[in-house]
Amino acid sequence: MSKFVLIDGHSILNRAFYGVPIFTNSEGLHTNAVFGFLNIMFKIIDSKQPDYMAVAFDVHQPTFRHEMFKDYKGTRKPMMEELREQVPVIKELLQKMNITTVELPGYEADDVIGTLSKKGEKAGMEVDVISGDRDLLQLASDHITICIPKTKKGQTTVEEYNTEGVRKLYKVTPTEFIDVKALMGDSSDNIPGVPGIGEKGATAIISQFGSIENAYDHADEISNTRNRNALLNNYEMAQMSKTLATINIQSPVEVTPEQCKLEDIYTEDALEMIKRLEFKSMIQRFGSVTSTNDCEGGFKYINNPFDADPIFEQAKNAENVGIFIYRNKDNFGVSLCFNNGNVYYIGKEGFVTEDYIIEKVRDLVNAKAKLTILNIKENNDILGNDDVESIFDISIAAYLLNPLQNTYDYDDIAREYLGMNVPAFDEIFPKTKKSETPSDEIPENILKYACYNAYVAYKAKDALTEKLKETEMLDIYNNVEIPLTYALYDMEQAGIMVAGDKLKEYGERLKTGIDALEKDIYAEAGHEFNINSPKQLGEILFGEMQLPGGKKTKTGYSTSASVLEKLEPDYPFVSKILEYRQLAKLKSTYADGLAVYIGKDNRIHGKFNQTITATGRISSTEPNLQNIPVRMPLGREIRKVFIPKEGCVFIDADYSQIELRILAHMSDDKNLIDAYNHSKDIHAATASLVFHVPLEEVTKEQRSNAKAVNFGIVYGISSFGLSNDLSISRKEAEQYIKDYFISYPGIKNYLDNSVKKAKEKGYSVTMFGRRRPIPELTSGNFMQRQFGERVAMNSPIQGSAADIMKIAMINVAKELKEKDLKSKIVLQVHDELLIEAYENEVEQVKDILKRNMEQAAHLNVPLDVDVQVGNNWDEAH
DNA sequence: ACGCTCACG
DNA sequence: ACGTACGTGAGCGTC
Repeated sequence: MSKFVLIDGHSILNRAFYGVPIFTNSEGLHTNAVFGFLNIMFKIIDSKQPDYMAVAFDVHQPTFRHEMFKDYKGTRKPMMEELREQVPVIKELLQKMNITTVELPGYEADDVIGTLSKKGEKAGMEVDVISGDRDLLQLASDHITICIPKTKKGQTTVEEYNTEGVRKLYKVTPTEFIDVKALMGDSSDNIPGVPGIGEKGATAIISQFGSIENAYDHADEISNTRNRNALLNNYEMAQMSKTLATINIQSPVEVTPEQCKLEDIYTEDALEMIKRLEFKSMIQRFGSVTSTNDCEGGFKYINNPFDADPIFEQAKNAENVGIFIYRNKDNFGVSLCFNNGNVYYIGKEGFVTEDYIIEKVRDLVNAKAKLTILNIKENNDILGNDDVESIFDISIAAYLLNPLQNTYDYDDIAREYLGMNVPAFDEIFPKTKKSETPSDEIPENILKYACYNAYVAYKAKDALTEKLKETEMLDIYNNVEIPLTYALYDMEQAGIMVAGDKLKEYGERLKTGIDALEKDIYAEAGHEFNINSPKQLGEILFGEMQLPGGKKTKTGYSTSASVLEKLEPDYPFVSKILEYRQLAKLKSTYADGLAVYIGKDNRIHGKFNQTITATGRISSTEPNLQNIPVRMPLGREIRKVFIPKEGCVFIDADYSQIELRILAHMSDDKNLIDAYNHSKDIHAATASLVFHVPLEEVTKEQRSNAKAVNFGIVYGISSFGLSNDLSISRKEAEQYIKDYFISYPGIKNYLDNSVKKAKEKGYSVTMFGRRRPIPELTSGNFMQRQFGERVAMNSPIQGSAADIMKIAMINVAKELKEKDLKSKIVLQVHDELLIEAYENEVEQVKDILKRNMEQAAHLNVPLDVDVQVGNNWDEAH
């Protein structure tokens, strides 16, 4: 079936304008919105592969009534000049790309889209409408999908709605959605709506009656009196709103869907213009015009040493060698791409054995060949390297440049930094899991996959290096992230020993407890049910048993611990559920969950990921060793099964309040710095200042409240969050915060400045120059923007702490190696390092840990590290 | 695939 | 008027 894509021009341009930092070309022409628009459009063309396409624009340039810009429609605040000047540019470019643009005097773009989409559907096309606006949802049908690109954490994801999608979200059909909108109104579209009826009321009424008219005729059946009266008193207003809200699907558009046939869009004219706009990363898309693709077809399969040897030799002296190591259970090979433009895949076959390939790769490493690879850590078993100078890691570079991406595969990097669309793993190996490419895989596919990987690595190195320089992150790349990769590799290799039999026993103990609780709970409830199902549990507690505390989540009742804890005093039976939950969690996630990862060496070799978090922390998976219980005694028991090997002990070192100390340093607040220099107990000192009591008279409660405030500050305080945490009123929480900022004026100043700077630049920065983009700061949504502000306050602090720990780890690992000690880092838990230390090395290791961790950074307050020794993780912590 | 819940810093 | 503390990962149930 043919695919017809319709783009809401102004809406997408507007989104692009706010989603892309403002910039100009060297002529001074603003181009950011055009750039963003093209990115979105290319993404759509790649993913939807449309046969037909058109872009609709509103005819009238917006009129300007107010100083401040709000949105692109003329009825509202005016469009910013920087955006307005880009409208003709994108139109011209689209024309040069032979893409149909449509505008109709007297009608809105919505009407054009509505009309064309329905015509397309009638002609048997599959229609996709691309818009940032929810208004268009009324057009959805079984063959018309409304696609709304969303920027989530800097990533654009697309929400798609057909009839079913709209029904799921709003509980009404797309046509009924018009009535919903008419009732609730939309200030941004100048639809008045019915005063007193909001989104909730509107959906309730329309899902019951189907239309405003029908609801009016049966007004006596509207159960909510407020809604009923609102409708009765404003019926005319509602009808007028409906007219305004309805998109005209019979506007006199002249072009037919068939005339929107998508021809070659990568024309000479368009390329010319792309060059003038200076969208360098997009030039490659027009490759077919300028030159043939310099990579595809240049893939060469090599299966004998006579051909392979000289290739490895050439690679030794090349300026840059993209390399990829392919392996699955039966295949093995290495692909290389360097100066001469060819990409070679040397695969295991005949005389080319696995050992031969490994030896040749090691030769390259030892010869200090300038290798570029997607991921050093995953390949270091073969690279066998700890020379941090010679190998470039493109995934780590890409992560530093934008830590918000979900993946850093070669295809992502090609798209982002080379403006190229290369086939991804899933496209080359359809419906195959990455970990297990089948042994009978077609050799051409392996060749293609391996060569694209090496090619992208080769190509991307310079682009990434350049960007790292531009963003002043080359230093943190070279001196923190890359050395860390090797430290993490060693840590993963080391693994941690776990007493499997003890873990099993622990699980059995939990099982006994769970069974008993289960019986009690069934007895109280009167029948059996799945306690693990929040849905069933909610229905039983709040439905059948009629406990107070109504709905909270979208899907039903909330049964979270915080809700249940409030019920506990009045309904002791609820504690059984809480206790059950606790035991069930411990059993499934930890007792049973960890057991499957214990290897033949009695150790767990978890993964420590370096390209996941937004702030720069590392993350832990398969299993997660960074969330092993510690707060509750029963959970803490698990830590006793983590043990050092024979002849070793554990040494645990953790930073004391590193984030607050960083806050003291970065804010340069005199009082907080003084508090750290004079008091051991920072929370008590804070309590004393905030509550105006002498230090000695601070009560336990005051101290713990002050502690909560301290945490809150680091998280980007909000009165709501604090009030929730402390179970106090928002008013009280507000007062606490006020008093806190009076006590520490430097902190207030610093946090305000963090937000201000982040808004100016679009990202926040740590002490060591690590950046985190915060796209939420420019969101039109108040809540999102507030989230962005909290992130702007928290990220530099959390991120700097992460940087410091990374530096410490590198230095600890380095000194252990230099001194030829056999002790090894086995775990990192954000502010804690666990070392498996040989008994005769204990004193030395303690010193190495404390010294390197405390000296990892020089702040204007001391960094304090607690070091403890024990025979299991619990004892050492 | 996604939401809920809960474990950690 | 609205719904929030920051950063993660895993297991489970539900769709």
